[in-house]
Amino acid sequence: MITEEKMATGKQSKTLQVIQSEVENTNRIALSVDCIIFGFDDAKLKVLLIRSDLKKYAGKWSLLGDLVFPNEDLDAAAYRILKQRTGLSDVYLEQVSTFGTVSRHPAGRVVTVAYCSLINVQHHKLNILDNELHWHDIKSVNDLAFDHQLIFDTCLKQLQKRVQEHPLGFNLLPKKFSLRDLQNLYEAILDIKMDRRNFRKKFFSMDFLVDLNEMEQNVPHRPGKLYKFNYEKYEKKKKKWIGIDF
Amino acid sequence: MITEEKMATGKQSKTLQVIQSEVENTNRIALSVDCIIFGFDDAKLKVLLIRSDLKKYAGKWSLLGDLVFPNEDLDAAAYRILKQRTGLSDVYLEQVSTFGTVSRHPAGRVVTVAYCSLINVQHHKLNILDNELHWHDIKSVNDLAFDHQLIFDTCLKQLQKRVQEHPLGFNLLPKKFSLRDLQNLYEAILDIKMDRRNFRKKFFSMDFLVDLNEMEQNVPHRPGKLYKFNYEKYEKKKKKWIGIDF
DNA sequence: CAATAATGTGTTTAATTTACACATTAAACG
DNA sequence: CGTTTAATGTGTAAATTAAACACATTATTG
Repeated sequence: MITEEKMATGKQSKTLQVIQSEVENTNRIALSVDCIIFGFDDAKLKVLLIRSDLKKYAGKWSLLGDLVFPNEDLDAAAYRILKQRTGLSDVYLEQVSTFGTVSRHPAGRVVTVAYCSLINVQHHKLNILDNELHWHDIKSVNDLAFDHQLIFDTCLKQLQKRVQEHPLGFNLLPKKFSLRDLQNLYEAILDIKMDRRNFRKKFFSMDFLVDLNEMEQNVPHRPGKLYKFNYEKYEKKKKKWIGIDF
Repeated sequence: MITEEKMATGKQSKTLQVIQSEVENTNRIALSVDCIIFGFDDAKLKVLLIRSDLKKYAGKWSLLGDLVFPNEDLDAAAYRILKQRTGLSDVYLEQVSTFGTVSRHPAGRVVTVAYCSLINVQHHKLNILDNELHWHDIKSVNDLAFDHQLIFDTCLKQLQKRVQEHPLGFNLLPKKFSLRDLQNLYEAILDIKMDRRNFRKKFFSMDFLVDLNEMEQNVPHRPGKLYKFNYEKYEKKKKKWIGIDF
């Protein structure tokens, strides 16, 4: 321990010139963004994948990604890549984590920043004529190309956590939805079953749902009421939780 | 909307050669790690800062950081930089977020990955003879160099959140601590006051504290019992919370 | 028009969190 | 040496929240 401590210098004594030299020459690395695009359809949580075009990963699916340009903000790159792939720009997008093992990409050193996006499959019908781009039920996602399985697993876990803390899920639903839709969404994301009556009570007590006085159409059972989410009310009332929950 | 959708291609049609060319030539960016090193001393949460050596930020404090080598795993770089600055390697370290605006660093394009580390100031006395490296009470941290204020704020918020979900705080305490120490820690991190009796009850009910049958020494009041944390018990019992908490 | 399978609305019970009161112990001080 | 002081240590009652559960209502199906 003592020896280790003696090794510590703390000091950052590089001049701007030295740093500039390092930044411009020897120490540069390719940086990419990978988008984990979640959707919700047919009461199932889906993720958008593309077939890998590298021989090494022939037949495998991968996330949608691309390199970040040197003159481009990281977040801007995420939006650009998302738009290139889906045509959409007005969607929820959030940085999740950065993956940087040396040998994660066969083309050389590429560090990648994962961004999670939630899109509404109903509103945002993609023109997926191309068979190489496809929505996958998250339950059947395995053995992705590169380290994309790790990235996907990380993002799914983060989504599961975040959706319990913030009303993210509404980004995956149409503007008008029934309580059954909402519960199906939570059950699909969290992979659990919930009590219908307590679920309903919970959301009503939060008072973020607006009754639209409309009913479901063309359902093979008694139609449920339709609601929309009140974002303004949420912004005002959102909870800053304090407590210890190990 | 339709026009946007028509722009979307989805396809990633680059060959390995094209990607390799991009990775090796035009699209490389300097990547750095910045360490946010938290400590707990004198009932206050502290962060380790170094004085910036760039003229642009003369007199300002900054986080400890350095460039990632092209042949170095990202996590390994974080551990290396932490060790260079503090001499320590057996500490809690966690990636927090990546910051990548184009003009965040005066030496050129540098994307930085923030890592948060929690160290025990008692066990890990750094040889901070150098006046340029200093522990700062988090309440007095403002106007850091670069975008380090943003990075620091982000890490502090994440710590506040994480410490309520997992027993991270124990990394900041000595192996033996009193319940008062533990409560001071939580109050310092969360910047709140808690009821002493309910705090005690909460931690005892979790059953992760081991009574060492020792008492505090040299305190100017009735000595409290000393405890240690039982990590094994935590691993077995840790809660997978399911619920909706907006 | 009866059977079915949903929606919609409770109540009751258990668990958890919050608020609060009092006895105990060691140090400090005259 | 005894009193004051300022902590620690233990508990109890109320309030809130979460969990378990029952039944009426409505539209569709056959």
